[in-house]
Amino acid sequence: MADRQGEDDFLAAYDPRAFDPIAVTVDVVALTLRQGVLHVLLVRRGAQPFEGAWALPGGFVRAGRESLDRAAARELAEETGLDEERGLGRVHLEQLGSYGAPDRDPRMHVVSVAYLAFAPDLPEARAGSDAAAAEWVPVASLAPEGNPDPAPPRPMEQDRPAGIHGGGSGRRSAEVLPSDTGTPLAFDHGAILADGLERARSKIEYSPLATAFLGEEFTVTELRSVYEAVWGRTLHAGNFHRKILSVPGFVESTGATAARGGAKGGPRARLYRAGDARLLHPALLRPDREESVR
Amino acid sequence: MADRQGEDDFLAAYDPRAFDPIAVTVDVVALTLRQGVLHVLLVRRGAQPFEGAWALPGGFVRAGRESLDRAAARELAEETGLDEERGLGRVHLEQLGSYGAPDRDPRMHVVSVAYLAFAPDLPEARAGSDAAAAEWVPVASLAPEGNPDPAPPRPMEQDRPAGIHGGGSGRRSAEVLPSDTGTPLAFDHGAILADGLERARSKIEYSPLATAFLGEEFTVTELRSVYEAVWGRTLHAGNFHRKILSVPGFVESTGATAARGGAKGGPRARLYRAGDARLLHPALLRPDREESVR
DNA sequence: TGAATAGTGTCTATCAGACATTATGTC
DNA sequence: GACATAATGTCTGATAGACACTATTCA
Repeated sequence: MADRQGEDDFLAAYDPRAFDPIAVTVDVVALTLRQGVLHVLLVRRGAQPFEGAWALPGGFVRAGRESLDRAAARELAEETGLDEERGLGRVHLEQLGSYGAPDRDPRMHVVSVAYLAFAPDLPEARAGSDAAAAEWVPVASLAPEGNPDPAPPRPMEQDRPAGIHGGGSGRRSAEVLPSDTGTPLAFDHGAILADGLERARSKIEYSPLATAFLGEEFTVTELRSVYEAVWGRTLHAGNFHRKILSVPGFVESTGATAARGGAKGGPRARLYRAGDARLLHPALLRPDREESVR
Repeated sequence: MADRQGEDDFLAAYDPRAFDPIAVTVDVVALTLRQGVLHVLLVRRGAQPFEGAWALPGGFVRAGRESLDRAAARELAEETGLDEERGLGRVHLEQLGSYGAPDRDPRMHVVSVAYLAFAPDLPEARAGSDAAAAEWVPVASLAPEGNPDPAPPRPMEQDRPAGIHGGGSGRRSAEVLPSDTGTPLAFDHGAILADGLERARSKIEYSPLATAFLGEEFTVTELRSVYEAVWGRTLHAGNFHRKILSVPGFVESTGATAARGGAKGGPRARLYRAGDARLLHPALLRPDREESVR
């Protein structure tokens, strides 16, 4: 910031319109679980360029008026229908990284600060002011990554009576998924999404943020389904159970049990809430990381 | 990026000077080891604001002409005296995060994309075009963090004949350290530095990048001194030795041994170079992480 | 010769993963 | 009653940390 710039830049700093501008936007990779399947929030662009293409929700940072974090929260709120006080408070939002190739936007040099959000199952998205549509899209329909052992979709809170979980309408995302066409995302949003997914996979290893995908109270099986959906791997139920309960501060028991057992029988699971740990120690490492080491 | 913005913003995108601008800069947290002590590259500001204060090296991104990564490499090269081809090639440079509070620069809204660099011992810094000075400063003189078990400075390559290591003049950083005054850094650079240090401490747990602080060939003891300097902890020499050699792809033997033993005796250490691993598995976790978990 | 250092060996507690088992529900 | 599920127990191999020990080199 203006330390070390040449004389021209120095003057420019006091006459901000005198130099070629760079626009600053925020884009949000918002992830959630719906019926045990990882979804990402996308909007359909209503204007050129990339009109009609799917893109990450985002927009310009309001110069001089908001921080990057607040801009990201604002953009996310506009597409999810949550106000920034209620509802959005339970969404985890963290900075992912910045993307600033000069030609990433055909109009001008745009630096985008990308954010990553973990959300519990939210009501259906609604398009913001000028987007043609907003939709939660299954990540698997977009990212053709080789998931070695894709976890089958798991039933989630529909196994439990309504009311234990937070919000979450039962409405499914569009029957015909918007991106089954395989259309790539606008701009470099495909790369941003890929980075966000990798960050998410890594983040839940070392932090308790997998609970951010769930309601206030959840069962161990529901927590496991988060890991399975994000990692795309099935996990051993028994070992997972023992392991997460042994991590100090990850989850704490509420003392209550689910109102009923599984859909096809079984005992009623105990309910937990997120603990006070900010880091998991020991961590829950993804199985078979050796493959991606080199 | 321009998906979802209102009509005003949309038009503004085609007339870039029509809206309040946000300047984009890059700032670099460049770390190196000198005589076994972690140093950060700082410049003394030659102009207002914060004239005379120490700051991270950085400057404006050239709109439409360079990516963020290239801007960071350029700024780093200007202060280190390395050209971007030779020398800088052995420096690890990664994005750290972006800082965009509206009031972080008193002149205007400036979004800074911070980078983190790991460098082998480099020649003395030289001030760039308009900075009053550039200096490698011991991190400990700036960051009053409670290091529970500060590792004593270790002799490094001066124990070995010149020529085995890469560059690195023997000149010491200023006898009177520039920031012994305890002056805080300009802007929010103190916070950026703190984030960079934490990233560095975490990074060497899971990646082999500790080797980026060393020359092409190094001994296990030198590698250990990197961990001790970055973590601020002494490590058990024997366990460290066995552990890093057991991590596949971390280091590979050159077959050679150091020309002479330690300064005060001892056998000649075997020499290693960086291996082909991109991730350490298993990781080298910092001891006693439990304290910082909550 | 003394001391410091490189490198290896040993022991123990802990942990991950595979698998088994019991209890408890639903259909 | 059949079956699925929650939760716990058992076993084994791998690993981290503490510590001991030997060999090698310099002052």
